[in-house]
Amino acid sequence: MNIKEILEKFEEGRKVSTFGRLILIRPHGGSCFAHIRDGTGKIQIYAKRDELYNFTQFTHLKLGDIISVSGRLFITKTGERTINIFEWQLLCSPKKSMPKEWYGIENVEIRYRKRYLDILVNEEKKEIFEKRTKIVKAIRNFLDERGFLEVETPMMQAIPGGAEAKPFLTHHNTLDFDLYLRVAPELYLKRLVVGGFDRIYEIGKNFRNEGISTQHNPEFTMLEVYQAYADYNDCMKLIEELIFYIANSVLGSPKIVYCDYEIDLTPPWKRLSLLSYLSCRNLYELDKFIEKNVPKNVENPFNWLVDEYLKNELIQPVFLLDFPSRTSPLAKRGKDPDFSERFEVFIAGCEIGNAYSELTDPDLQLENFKKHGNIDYDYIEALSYGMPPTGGLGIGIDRLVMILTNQTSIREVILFPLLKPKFDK
RNA sequence: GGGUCGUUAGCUCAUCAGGCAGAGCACCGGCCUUUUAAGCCGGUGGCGGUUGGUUCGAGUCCAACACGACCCA
Repeated sequence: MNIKEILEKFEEGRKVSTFGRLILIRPHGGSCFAHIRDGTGKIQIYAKRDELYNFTQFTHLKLGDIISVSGRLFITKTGERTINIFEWQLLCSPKKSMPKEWYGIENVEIRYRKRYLDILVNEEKKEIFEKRTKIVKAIRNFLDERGFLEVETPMMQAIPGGAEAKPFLTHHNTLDFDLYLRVAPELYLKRLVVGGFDRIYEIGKNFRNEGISTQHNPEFTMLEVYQAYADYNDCMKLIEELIFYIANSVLGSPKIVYCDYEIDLTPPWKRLSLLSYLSCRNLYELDKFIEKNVPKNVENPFNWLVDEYLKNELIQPVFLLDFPSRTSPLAKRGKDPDFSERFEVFIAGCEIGNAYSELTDPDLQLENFKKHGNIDYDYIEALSYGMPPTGGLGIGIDRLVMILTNQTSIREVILFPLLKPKFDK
């Protein structure tokens, strides 16, 4: 029986056997208390010299030793559920001494490089990753219930597409040609929509050969969803319902705390038009505004603008609308063709998703490809067979997990974040 | 890429002003038969991130480098 089962079905006098790692031991001469822990929980064990033939060896166990025990359940006078053991065996004795659990491991570099120690010793860090798994599972439940089909598309692509990002390059030896690790699955998923998969999604890694920060890891996990006969308004509804569902099923409440913010994820979320917020009527006026207010040397004026002017509007969940078409080559143009039917989702000031009505016109798509570099003619051909109007969305799973677990660094929600290799003896 | 900070025992941290490298826990030995980070007595444990420099003397001051954290571009 595992420890959780023992505690749940606790019955004084009952005989049990279990396993675990020794996390605390307190010998008292002729008696000895200890705690062991397995993947499900921890429990106190108790041994007496009179009742245990190898008692002395027991009191010499070290923290971190892995043992099996058999004994009878009882409750101590301080009320703790305990196993009074009459038999035990050493299963594994670590060569290296364990970090003391009480202090945990604080050194972030050790925590990231030797994550096994982090989750072994820092229980609250382990819980973050358990929550991450539950969140991903909740996403699958939600989408499966609504008739979406989970698919897998290539991570190695000859033409990297679906996002403007620098790819990682690799090479296939026997076929002798270069491949890229995908920066996004988008173009493959949309091929599938052409093929008649009306509701699909993929959860998987993307790879972007760019900077590292508290919000960026070179490999990260993304959810992409495509729904035929839908548009970006449907995407908004889907996203707010999805995240509301996750918060309820994983955290038990739509209200979360992130840093100093109290955030309510209950739909409907605010739709915020950038244009009307800045009192602009069209792209010309927006460009004027940028020219006047955004410093010349910034790399991405649009992002700078959002960051500088809208920071406080992006704390509660919000859909930010009005993205210029020229920066959205895969999105359908809106009533004003200078802007796309596109939005980004922000929670707690963090961009966690991006969505649009898909551009389905092969000629317009080819034009856009020509302006933006890589031309994927195979994808153009796919569109030429006719794609239904489709809404597509992407959500950064790592960032979503950060927000739902109140973490300020993406490295806290990725088991093995990318670090420079360090070779020590 | 720029700035700030960090790197000392297995872990968490001290070492003010440059003078034999310290504590708690862990580990080893002893005492203690219902403890809760048990307690008491004793002990082992260090290439002070790396490489240079200044100095009679450097963990400490200076420089370069490595790795990391945070902020900025």
